[in-house]
Amino acid sequence: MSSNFSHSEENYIKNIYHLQQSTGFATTNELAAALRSKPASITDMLKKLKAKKLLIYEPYKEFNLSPQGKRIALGIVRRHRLWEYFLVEKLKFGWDEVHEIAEELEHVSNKKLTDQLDQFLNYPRFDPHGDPIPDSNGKMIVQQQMILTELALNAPSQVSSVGSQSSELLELLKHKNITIGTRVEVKKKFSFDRSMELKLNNQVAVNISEQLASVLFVKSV
Amino acid sequence: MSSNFSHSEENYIKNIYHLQQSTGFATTNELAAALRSKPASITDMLKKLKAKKLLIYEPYKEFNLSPQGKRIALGIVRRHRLWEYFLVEKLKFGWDEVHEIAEELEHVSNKKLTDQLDQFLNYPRFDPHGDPIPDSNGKMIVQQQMILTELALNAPSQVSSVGSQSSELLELLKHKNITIGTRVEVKKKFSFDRSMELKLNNQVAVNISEQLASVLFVKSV
DNA sequence: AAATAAATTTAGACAAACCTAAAAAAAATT
DNA sequence: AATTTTTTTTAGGTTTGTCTAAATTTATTT
Ligand SMILES: [Mn+2]
Ligand SMILES: [Mn+2]
Ligand SMILES: [Mn+2]
Ligand SMILES: [Mn+2]
Repeated sequence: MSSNFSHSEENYIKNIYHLQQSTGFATTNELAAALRSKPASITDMLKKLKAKKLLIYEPYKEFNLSPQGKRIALGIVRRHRLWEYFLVEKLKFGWDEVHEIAEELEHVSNKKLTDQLDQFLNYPRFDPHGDPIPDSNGKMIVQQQMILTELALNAPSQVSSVGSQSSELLELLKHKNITIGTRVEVKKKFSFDRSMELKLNNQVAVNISEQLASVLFVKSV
Repeated sequence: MSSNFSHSEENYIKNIYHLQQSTGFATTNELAAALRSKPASITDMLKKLKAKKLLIYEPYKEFNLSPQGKRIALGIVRRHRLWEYFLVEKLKFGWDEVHEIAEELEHVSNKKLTDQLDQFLNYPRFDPHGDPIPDSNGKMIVQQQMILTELALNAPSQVSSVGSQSSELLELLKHKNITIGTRVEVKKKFSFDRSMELKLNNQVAVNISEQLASVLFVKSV
């Protein structure tokens, strides 16, 4: 009755989920890049996941998780984000240190453990990077947010999440004193390099690169 | 510099450690029984652990962990027991439910994670089963304790640990209201079946079987 | 419509971790 | 001391998950 998947299978499932969240579907090459493995390895696993009815896949085509596969993905995402929240809130880790550890903890799958942890943490709805945490039924809040590059001039908004967990990004944000919840207004956009000047928390003015702006999600306030 | 071991290697190392703690050394058959695998598989792994300098082993002989192997074992035991403590104290699990989960969590090996968890828990010195938790240097309290079967009549003592993590044992102890710290005096020993009558917490009288007495460790008070 | 480039799959290997059955060594009995 | 039993190892397989190199399919250009 109770299904059990290997670490490897779970990492594939989760990454397919993230890919199809951002582009609607997943492809062999993109998944290989995400998992830092090779396309041939991906094809092997796609066959296994299809055989287990977790994946909708035909050779040479793009692929998507089946409803069952998506249910499993949401469980993994739930565990990952709950542990990240735990590490930051209870163990006092920085938000740039928790992703790798959660990458391991997410594979300890025991329903009671996850649900008790959730309760212990007081049912947090967002992880330290601003991403929503699925509840025990896989439901989560969908934020309407936009990429900072698309935000209109002088529109009051705040950072709602970041589009990458890389410690390089998080280090840069720490340096610039930008975190989830920081108030942002775009004061000027420079067409030369598409960098922009921001006002942070209605006070400081900073300049950020296009690369940075393109991984910052904001919502209007 | 930083070594990394597979789940399987870690389970072998930890179980060799426990065997040599109780009998001074480990053997192929005993380890196979402990790991619920087959002797041939054990031999395979012994060669690998020897090649990695974690094990002192010659074919057909008993074996022991090298100092390095023991250091690693203590790290695994530390994580296992800290997580058990966390599960009972923070997530409100029963002491009979935590062993299996800790069996997984112990493999998430990140020094900062373990040390921060230790601090968060306030540096507990014993796990829920009364076993000592190694500190970050691998040091732990050695309790002088004896098996209940060897305790003299009317000697005031208390339960200090249990010699098995089986949920069957823990269920029985829960039923008899015996837990770590319970005061115990042996009032009578029956030679017919070597069962014994106990006084618990200076109040209740209960009868326990030899099998049960032989997995209860006590220390005098 | 051909030719070229890119994406994907297949073929064939390999390492890790397990297994069964058979052989060898060590220990216990007679 | 010889025989029997027990313990351990070896030989030879299997599964999972990975890889490289070659082949195939699909997409893009010319
Ligand atoms: Mn992971
Ligand atoms: Mn996150
Ligand atoms: Mn384990
Ligand atoms: Mn324990």
